[in-house]
Amino acid sequence: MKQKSFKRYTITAALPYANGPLHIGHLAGCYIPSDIYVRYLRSNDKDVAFVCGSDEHGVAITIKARKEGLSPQEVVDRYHKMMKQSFQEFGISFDHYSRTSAKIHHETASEFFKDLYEKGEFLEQATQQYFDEEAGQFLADRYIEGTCPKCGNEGAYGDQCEKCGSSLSPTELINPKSKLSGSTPVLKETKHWFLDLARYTDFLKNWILVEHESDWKNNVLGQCRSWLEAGEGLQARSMTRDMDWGIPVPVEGAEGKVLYVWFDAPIGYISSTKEWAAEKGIDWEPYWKDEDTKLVHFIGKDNIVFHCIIFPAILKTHGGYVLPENVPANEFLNLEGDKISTSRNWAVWLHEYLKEFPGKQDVLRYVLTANAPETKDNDFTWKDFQSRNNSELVAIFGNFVNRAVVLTHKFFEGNVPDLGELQQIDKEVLEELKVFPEKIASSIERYRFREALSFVMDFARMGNKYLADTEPWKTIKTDNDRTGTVLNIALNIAANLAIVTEPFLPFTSAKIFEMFQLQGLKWRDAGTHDLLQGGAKLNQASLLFDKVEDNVVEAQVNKLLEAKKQNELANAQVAPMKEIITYEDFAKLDMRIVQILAAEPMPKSKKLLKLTVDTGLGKRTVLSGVAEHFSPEDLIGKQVVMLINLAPRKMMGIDSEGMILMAEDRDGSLKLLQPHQALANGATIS
RNA sequence: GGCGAGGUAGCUCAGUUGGUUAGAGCGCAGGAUUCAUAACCCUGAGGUCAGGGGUUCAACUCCCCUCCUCGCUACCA
Repeated sequence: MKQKSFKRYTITAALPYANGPLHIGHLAGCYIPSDIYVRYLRSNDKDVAFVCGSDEHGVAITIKARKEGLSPQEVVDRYHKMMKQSFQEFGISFDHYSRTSAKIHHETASEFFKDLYEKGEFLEQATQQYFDEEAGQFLADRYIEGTCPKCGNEGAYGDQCEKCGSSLSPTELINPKSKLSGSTPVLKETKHWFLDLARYTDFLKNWILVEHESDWKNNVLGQCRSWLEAGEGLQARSMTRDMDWGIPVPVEGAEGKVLYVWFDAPIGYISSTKEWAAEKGIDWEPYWKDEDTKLVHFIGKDNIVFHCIIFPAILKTHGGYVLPENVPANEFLNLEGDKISTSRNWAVWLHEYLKEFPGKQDVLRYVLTANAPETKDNDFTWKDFQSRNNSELVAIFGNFVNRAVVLTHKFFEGNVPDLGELQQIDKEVLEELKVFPEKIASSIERYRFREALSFVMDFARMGNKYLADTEPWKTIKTDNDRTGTVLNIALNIAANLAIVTEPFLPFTSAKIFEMFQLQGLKWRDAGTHDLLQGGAKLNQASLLFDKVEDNVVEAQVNKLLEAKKQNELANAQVAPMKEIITYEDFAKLDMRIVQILAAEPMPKSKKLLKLTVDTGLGKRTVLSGVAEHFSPEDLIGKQVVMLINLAPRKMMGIDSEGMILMAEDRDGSLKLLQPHQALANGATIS
């Protein structure tokens, strides 16, 4: 790892997308870790710019707006306001929180595009895209609906069929319809600007896989390797879109086009820094251009390719900018065993948590840090939330601070007693007191926040043990000075805790400082035992944490289950009827009862089973995409319905001669269609 | 199937370049204690480190194969 000292730090947290509120996945993924890191840097008097902002462009926003009958601006205004407020209440200490619809951002992103354009970095390519003649505009993939060529689902989108999961290109759709006007779109030529990423392959490989081999996280390196070394390498990516929501492409002949949201979003970090610097009356440039600046991007794993490949390529090409020193991406957080989903309402929403658990910001910060998905996907459960609150925050941390303060009030009227003669045990504890802040710091600097937090808890444990070993409640009966020494040390441990918890639990840290009437203590003060000196006056003890009772946790779990139920109801809508057909149309279908004689997995396929069926007219081979629903044994011997006059189709080198019919349940599972009594193979259906 | 990330105690996870007897927290079982939100403190039980092979004096760690989970990707008539 490069050992380099930096003059200033630019820390970014992924711009949250302004199409929904924030949830615990966002927090655990990047906002809490970045905030810890930044608070730690500030506590060390570092020069830091911690910037973020709402990501407000992209097709998803326009779709959401259309759905709700609002303008895109109204949608992003709503979520921008909401997210900004939630972050603030939750204690994420951005120096500046901007938004990509801001004027300064439009200017910055345009400047970047123009710079690359003038350097001739873009490949201009004309492609055929669907155009809605009624609405007079090109259609984003998501704005085109049609029949999926693979599964026949009529509601497939231009980029993907949500029913069978295949990713599509709009031109593959059968019967494409514009979601804007409902008319049939026509193919029309349009020009786009592509960033030729393949040209950066060597540079990126060296920079990431060689230079940062030992200081970047494993999961990040792996993802990058996957992109850089996969089959055909890096593909050129279009940096422009045919749309009217976004930043207009600032070159001639680009009317009706905007910058691709992923081109402009990372530049949002720069815009946010500019806005912040302007408000502060300082120069923004050193924060992005000075070699002595350490740039760190905190993101979730879904953003790795943009922050490690595309954005660095853009910065490098533009020139004059520093590249990130590290991109400590986290994996994903699940909730009660299921993937968090905004659209399925399976989430713990930050704005709801803040309302339902007032004053408990630190509890959530603690739980999400202690169980952060630093190396692999993790699971958040309310039971774990309760257990960590009750047996760690309350029982270990809160209890220790409370004991020290209560004892001081009881025995010394709330005045910090003098430090007397030190015994062996005191010396040992003071030695450890010195070491803990260093250990915690080292973990934070290596982005190992859960480890750092566990050291914080060990520190508090040490405090409890010290009290148990020295038993001041006994010595007070015989030895006032000894008792005073012990409490002086205990209180100083607590004061140290206030310093080292500040990055993790800022609200709690402030409460302790308030109780001790201390202020302005920084990281460099940690490790010493004269933060509180004899004679100092303490405020009344107040509990740092409350127990979380069973009923509270049950209520949250029930709330989630209720959301799940509502969601199932919402999804329970039966597919709409297809268009009316004639009897002749129907009569063309030759459906029969057939028997599955043999079934075996298709080699090299996850989804296909190779079936041998007796159609009554002879044996046939059918490939069926049901391997994820049935094992071969489930099918062998069964009589089922089959469409036998479907044109054969070659898949993976084998002809599939027909199609087994299945019914799909609400949850996407498949069920066989079987006659209620056995009958002759080949029996017709009409 | 390809690429990537994981698989370590009942649960959640550490284990840094191979080096004694594989660790922590929670949970559990005992004990001690009463200053503290029945909290703290001590002790203990509990692991074929997914499985198999190999390299080595020595493998959780390196190599090969297999299985399982997750992400991207291909096949779903």
